[in-house]
Amino acid sequence: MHSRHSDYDFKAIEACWQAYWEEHQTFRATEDVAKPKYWVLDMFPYPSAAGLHVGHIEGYTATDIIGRYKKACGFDVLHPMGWDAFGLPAEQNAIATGIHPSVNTQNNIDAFKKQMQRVGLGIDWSREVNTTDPKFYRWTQWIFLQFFKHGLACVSEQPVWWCPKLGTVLANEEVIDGKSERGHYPVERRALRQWVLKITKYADKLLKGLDGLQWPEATKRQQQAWIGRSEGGLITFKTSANCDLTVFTTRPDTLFGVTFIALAPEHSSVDKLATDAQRGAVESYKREIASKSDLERTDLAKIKSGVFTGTYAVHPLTGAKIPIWVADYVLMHHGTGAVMGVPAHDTRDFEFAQTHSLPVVRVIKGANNEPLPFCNKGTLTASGEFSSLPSDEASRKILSVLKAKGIGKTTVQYKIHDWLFSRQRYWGEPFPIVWVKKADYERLTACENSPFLEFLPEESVSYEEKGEIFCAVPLTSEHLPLTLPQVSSYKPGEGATAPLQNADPSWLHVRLNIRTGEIRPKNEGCEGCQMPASGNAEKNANAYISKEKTDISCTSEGGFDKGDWIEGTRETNTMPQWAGSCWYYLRYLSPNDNEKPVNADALKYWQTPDLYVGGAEHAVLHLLYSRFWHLFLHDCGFVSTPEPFQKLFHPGIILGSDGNKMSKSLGNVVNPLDVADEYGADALRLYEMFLGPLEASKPWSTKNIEGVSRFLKKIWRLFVTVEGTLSEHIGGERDSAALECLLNETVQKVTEDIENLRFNTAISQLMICLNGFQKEPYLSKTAAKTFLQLLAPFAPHIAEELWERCGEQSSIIDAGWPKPDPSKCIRDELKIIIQVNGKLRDEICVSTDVSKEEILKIARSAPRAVPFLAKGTIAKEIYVSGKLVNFVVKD
RNA sequence: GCCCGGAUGGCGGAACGGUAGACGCUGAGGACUUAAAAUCCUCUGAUCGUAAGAUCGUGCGGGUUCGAAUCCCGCUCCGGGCACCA
Repeated sequence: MHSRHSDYDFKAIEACWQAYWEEHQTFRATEDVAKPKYWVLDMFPYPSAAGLHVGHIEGYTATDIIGRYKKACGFDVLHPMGWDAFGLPAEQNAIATGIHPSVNTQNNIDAFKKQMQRVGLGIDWSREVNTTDPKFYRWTQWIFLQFFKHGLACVSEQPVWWCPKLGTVLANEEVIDGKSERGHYPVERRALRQWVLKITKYADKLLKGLDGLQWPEATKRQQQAWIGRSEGGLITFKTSANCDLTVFTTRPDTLFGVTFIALAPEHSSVDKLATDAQRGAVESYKREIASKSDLERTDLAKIKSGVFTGTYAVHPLTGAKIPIWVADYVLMHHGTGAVMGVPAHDTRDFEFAQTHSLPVVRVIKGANNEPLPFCNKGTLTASGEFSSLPSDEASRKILSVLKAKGIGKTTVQYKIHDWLFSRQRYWGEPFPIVWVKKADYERLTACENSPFLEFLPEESVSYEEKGEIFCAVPLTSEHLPLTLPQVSSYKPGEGATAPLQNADPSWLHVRLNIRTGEIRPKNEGCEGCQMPASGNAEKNANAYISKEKTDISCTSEGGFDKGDWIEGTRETNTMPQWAGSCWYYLRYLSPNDNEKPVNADALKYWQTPDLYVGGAEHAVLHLLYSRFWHLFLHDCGFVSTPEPFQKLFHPGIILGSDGNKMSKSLGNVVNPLDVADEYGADALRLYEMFLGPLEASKPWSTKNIEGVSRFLKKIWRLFVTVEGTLSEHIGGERDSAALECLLNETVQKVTEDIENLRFNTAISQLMICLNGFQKEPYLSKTAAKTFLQLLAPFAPHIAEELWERCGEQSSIIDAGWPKPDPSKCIRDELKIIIQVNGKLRDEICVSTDVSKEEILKIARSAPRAVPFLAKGTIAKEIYVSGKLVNFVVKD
């Protein structure tokens, strides 16, 4: 039984055209040099077990519309997709089930891909990338080794964020309000040896590069704030304890207002400065602070605690005695960990001085004698020879005086820290690093043609443990990819030990042949070149057993020469999830290239994405990290542009119908595939685009899908009769002038709106156009087909189907994009609005050739305006050409 | 605390300083139908009015302008970011 409703059989139509696109490779990017290129990029998803959500669809539909539109316009379009597939959920699943995370990851990827295809996204699947694929992460490791070689990847032992619940360290960017970004678990400070990437070396470039980018201003500001450049001075204070103190300040002009110095409790000079009388108090204060969590310490509401060291500093210009305190509001990781306390002109110093009864000396005057603390710039007072100078000039002069004395200099500080780059996790890229003893390292560096020199940095990366120094030896290109070994347990160990510690000892402990580059398990001689198969390895995870070329030199002439071998231990940390996403977009250009991370010819053609669409939540994580990597690759000469993403757009969040963020616990989650099953993929796409402006956060409303669903059914009925034949309604000889005008307005409006990513108003214009079609007794097939072309990027399946039913042979996307003909929209009559004192009173229709004087004359006698004109005399007449007349009437 | 962004009918939202509420949803009434669904037509910001129409109306208070949802100043509320960064 077929009801009339089923005439528009979206299920069959959508499946049919998805198969057609697949078969004809419609969305394959061809690198056709005869065409201009357009690369539209989505932030690739983490393939979670939950599948696609409506937010994914929103962004991907937007890029799909752009991609299809640009393709119709004649561009060679690249719209690729991939998987950011390393990460915690797959690992936790592995811990729970014992099944290798790759299995779970692949299942999720398969599901995601199927869902994307179900929505009809025009993606070039031949370029799919997956960060967990050794063929991909081989190059992530290779880029890491470039950082290493250039001295930008090193280890340091310093306080880092440790999350006990996750069993790993986290980057600053991953810690929000003292909790982990993923999972919201508490974090604490721990001194650990970790890998860092020296992003601070790029702070200035990252800041300046923002200027030319077409990014949302808010996102640029967020990055600016995160980089946090501040110019200031370093000022050294002599003390009575034979131990100088250097402070950082952005306000050297307030130097005469210094009434105390405050040191962070971790400051290295605290012990030296504590007098015998105060030592006990200082020690117990330090202990008290050490026991506090970072959250407690950074609580702004708390009273500013501190303790006097007993020692005084000498003011560099006045010679005054200044007490030195220890205070936990001073942060060790900013500036020098020491501040000059100027309570009159700094809120925090003021609070501290009030709490501890320290003097407050005003040295800056504002314009209006503002109360203290006064933190703005102003005019100096009580500052010796500098009095009555403005702040900026005084700062410069004071610093130059101090500089002459050798106790001051200008400097730039950044808030951004080096990027903590190692994690104690299994499901991440292994570091292509082996740790060897210092003496062995020196033998290696002395070996002139050692393959291990390929990525060797000028300065060794090393750490000390129990009196022994270990140095990092980089693997060579030949050793990549260093694949993840099998482990007996995916769980991290106690005290920041990584899951890779659980790998087979034959993987962990190795011997390197410094002459040939060969790597073998430590406990094997030449005979046993083959890596032993791990006894408990899963069959389907064999791909993850190391495939290093252990057999290169076994047969070589040199054979096994004891002098060429050094022993080492592999690095067992893995890279953070952000690593792969730092450069994945480049891999789309040549996903199968075995020589380079990205092929030079492909790069030359595609350059960088023309549009990047993804969530604003990545403003300081992914978007900063990938800019850093790209800048670095640019400096190395691998890419020709310094910035990866010229134009960026953030889609807004789709909220639940209750106005809250969609979440399982609130039960307001909408599964987009359910919607596609009930209303069709075209309706789902149209609905998400019609919700509101793409950048706005907006609530979901299932009820409103009826609207776009009706729109599609109306279109169907316009073209197709109940019997399934082409409707006579679209068989008109020629179109009315009104319809031609409407159609051209629609071409114009839809084109503009797509270019500006204003899809909601584009769709409403299509609706207006369709409503106009319905009112015509007949319209031409040409007009109807133009409408289909405009509809195609939004609702591609129905557009293709009706296009074919109109007698066309090839895909609608190959039919080009309609051009508006403004001559069709010229009207012979104008509607002029008549206002009196700015209020609408009447309107008149005049022929386009009527003069301004004529129009004003007609307007003065417009029947509904006359009573209001009669209330006084016309003081002024304003005429906006072709639009309105406004009479200013006074009593 | 600081820095952004936002606030328009019953709802989602339109509106180069120039007819506020396009388009869609909802609701009411009508047509078709034995009936329902679907579809089509009319109305749907508030108040007064039988109507014509009038008055009010874009978070609040001022201002600029012939004319303000739009620009400026001062608030309120909501959302986001940063947060002892010296």
